[in-house]
Amino acid sequence: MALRHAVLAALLDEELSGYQVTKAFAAGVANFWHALPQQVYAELARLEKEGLVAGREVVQEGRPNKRLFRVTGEGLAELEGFASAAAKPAFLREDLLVQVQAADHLDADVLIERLTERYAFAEAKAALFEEQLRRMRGGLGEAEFLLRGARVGPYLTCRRGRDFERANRDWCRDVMEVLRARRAAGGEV
Amino acid sequence: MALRHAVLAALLDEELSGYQVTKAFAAGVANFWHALPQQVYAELARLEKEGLVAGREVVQEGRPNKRLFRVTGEGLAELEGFASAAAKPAFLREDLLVQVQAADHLDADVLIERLTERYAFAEAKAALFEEQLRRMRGGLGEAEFLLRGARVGPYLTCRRGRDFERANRDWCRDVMEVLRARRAAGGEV
DNA sequence: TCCTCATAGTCAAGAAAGTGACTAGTCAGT
DNA sequence: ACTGACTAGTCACTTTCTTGACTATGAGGA
Repeated sequence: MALRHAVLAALLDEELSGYQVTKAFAAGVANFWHALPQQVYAELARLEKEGLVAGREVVQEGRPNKRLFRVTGEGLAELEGFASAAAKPAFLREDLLVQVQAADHLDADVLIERLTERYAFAEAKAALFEEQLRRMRGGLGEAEFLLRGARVGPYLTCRRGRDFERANRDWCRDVMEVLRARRAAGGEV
Repeated sequence: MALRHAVLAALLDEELSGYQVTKAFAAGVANFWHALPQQVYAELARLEKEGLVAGREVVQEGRPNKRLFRVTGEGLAELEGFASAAAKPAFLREDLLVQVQAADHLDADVLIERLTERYAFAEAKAALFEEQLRRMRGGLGEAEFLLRGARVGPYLTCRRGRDFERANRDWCRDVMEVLRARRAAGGEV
């Protein structure tokens, strides 16, 4: 009961095809969730069967036809119900954290490789989010946009995504620094 | 192939019973993963069958006997293999993010309730992590501990947990501020 | 004495998420 | 003429996670 609400939330502001939702959930853009095409299509089918979204066929020339989905009244009610119940807090579940947890028993060079990769990934993702935020703000300053802009929801979640990746990046940097310093100090002994 | 490595990492520094691992993975202490008892016991059974951990029966008086597990050579090799492969980066997967994503279509008061709850939770969890960090440092200053302390791995992951919850707390605070300001500004119009 | 909490663990079943492979058409380049 | 990338979507299968039980024993408090 989680992806379903994420899909509903994604469809709130615009009518999208399954493929577009898929895109939104894939690599770059997913600021608050992630899912593969198969999962998205399956969820959309279920949501349509339950009447929470409505699809309409759009005939296209030069490319396959598509089905655009929008959220129904029941769909919105479902989201309201979801928001009125306590959200269960998430925890960090990163492979890299497990690897660093075992740092004292593993080769530092190998870990530094992993941290370097993650650092670059976080940096790239943060930049991507930043770019998205800029687009959403349009010409407005951030304070102005947050006060009077239409649709601040996606903006606020995107900002969380950016800050999350920045924090990941900084953590990777700090951990690498510690590992290097300890190696140097170990050499002293 | 993820919980198994988390369990292995947890057993690296000390011999623990399934129950103790369970505790470590439950609510408070899990700085890098979370799992229910059933999963932990199932994983331990699998790990033992594959020879990655070794268990020994400890007869106790006044309470049920227990089995203490330690990581074998193969277990450590498995972890090394795990660390040498690229870690897949995690993304945020919080119900609350989905709820805020839909903020423009939902009742602000309801959302503020959720945010208040999450704020308190994050604050409490961050304090818990902070306390754990203090204990791990012992008498040493942080810089000194990071350079010369034994077992910095758990310390570094715990620090990530603390910073994650602090970021969650700050984000909740900011989002609430935005929602309140917009409501006030909406009243103006 | 009863109640609850902590220790120590297990079973069964289901929902949710992830993996791999596959169809089928269009367009831009080489 | 061929290759690769993009649009649009589907089938089958597996792993992982979660829910909800249930068994024991002992200690401490009302």
